Amino acid sequence: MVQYSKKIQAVPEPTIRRMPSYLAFAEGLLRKGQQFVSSTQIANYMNIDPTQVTKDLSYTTIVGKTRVGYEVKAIVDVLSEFLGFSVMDNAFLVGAGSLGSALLHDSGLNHFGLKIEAAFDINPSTIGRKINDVEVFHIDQFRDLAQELNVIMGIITVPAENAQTVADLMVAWGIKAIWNFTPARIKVPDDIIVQNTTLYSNLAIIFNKLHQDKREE
Amino acid sequence: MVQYSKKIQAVPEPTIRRMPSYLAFAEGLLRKGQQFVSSTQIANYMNIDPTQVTKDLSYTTIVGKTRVGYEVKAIVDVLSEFLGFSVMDNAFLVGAGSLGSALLHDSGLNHFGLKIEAAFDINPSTIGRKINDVEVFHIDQFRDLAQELNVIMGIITVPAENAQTVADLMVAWGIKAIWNFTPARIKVPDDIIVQNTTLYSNLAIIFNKLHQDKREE
DNA sequence: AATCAATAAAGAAATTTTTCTTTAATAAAA
DNA sequence: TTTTATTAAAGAAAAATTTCTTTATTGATT
Repeated sequence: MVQYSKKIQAVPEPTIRRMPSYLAFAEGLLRKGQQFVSSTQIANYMNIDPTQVTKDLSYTTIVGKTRVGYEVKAIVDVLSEFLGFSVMDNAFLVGAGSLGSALLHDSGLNHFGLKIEAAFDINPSTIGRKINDVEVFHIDQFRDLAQELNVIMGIITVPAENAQTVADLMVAWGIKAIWNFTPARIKVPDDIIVQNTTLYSNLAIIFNKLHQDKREE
Repeated sequence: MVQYSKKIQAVPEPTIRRMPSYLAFAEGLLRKGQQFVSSTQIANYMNIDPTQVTKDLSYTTIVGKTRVGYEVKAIVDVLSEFLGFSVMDNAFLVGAGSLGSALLHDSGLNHFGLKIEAAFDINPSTIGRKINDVEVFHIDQFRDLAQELNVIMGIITVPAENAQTVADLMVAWGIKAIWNFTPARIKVPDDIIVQNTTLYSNLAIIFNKLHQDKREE
């Protein structure tokens, strides 16, 4: 009887997951000067069924032309807009270790609408330093800076055992969404959006397929 | 009529994806000395339905006891084994930039059965250096080293535009699985396992939920 | 100009995944 | 000792997602 996740979701999550790849592909074609692209081409690139592509794109305002395909520029424009990549959202990152640094260096996040305004840590040797032009502050300065900047997302890249503490802090100063890179699951109020991104799930999938192959041999 | 992905898969992929979290949770309980855990507890931690947990665990040899739950130690042992985390597989990493470094620093990969034996790059300033005890070689030394070491997985952390080149190289010296961290989709023979891990899909999901919230207000 | 082939789109069907329901077991409480 | 409440397990039902089928359109070919 209890609802574990409110799914008043018009667009299926698998669709949302595929869309950034469509976008990246279309951006590449645009650079190469290709004007139109068919669902077959996209599907071939993605290794999926062509009707999947048309279904996915049908959730947007993009319309294709029979015998021609979709306008590449339209895909780029509409999809960026649709995915929320064309407005810049501000984020704070907590945990300026190796993974945190990697995210700070990733220009793709900027390109896709996420600006990391500041980073936080408790390690004195990193505090005060700049990583790819983003300053690292002590975690205690968190609250004050959050007031100044319009930050809606918190990124957690601390060790798993500190994830909940950081999450609580983020919730306390009114963050709307949390991107959790630790394997730990965090408890937050219902209205806070949490996205868990854990590498080990991907590793498990690879191993599963590898062993499946072994079984078949 | 064409098969886009052979799914002779007994265990659903969503299940495989959740399992590493069950494992991590159980490991935590084990450290705390808890002997049994119920599906309700696990479900509560994961924010999912309890029957989902029992279904997932039913794919393994783990059996629970009514009114008691599952033995924590059994979950840890069986799940590690089941997910392929208890045998060490060797990997090469190509692209020792910030993301590559982050992976090299991640002890979790070691813990979950993946040993990165060597890293490769073309940047002269990183070649010869050691990142967390893993040596960085020039990409040309790839083939020779692959002969020596029993490496079955290749990890791609180069810029997207070089992904295909690296993938081709990996296929050429007989890698079985490729873990692709670039947004680019790579073309490889059917028998090679490819796992794409792209951050931007997660970003898209967060943005989608954020905007959905806005729509509801 | 007529035919052919490639394509988008819409809807139906199939498949997969999740959630619900029932049953049986058993620890804890009365 | 009996009752109650909690739990795993199995199967049914529901929901979500993917794939298949049909139709209509239109550029390219003959």
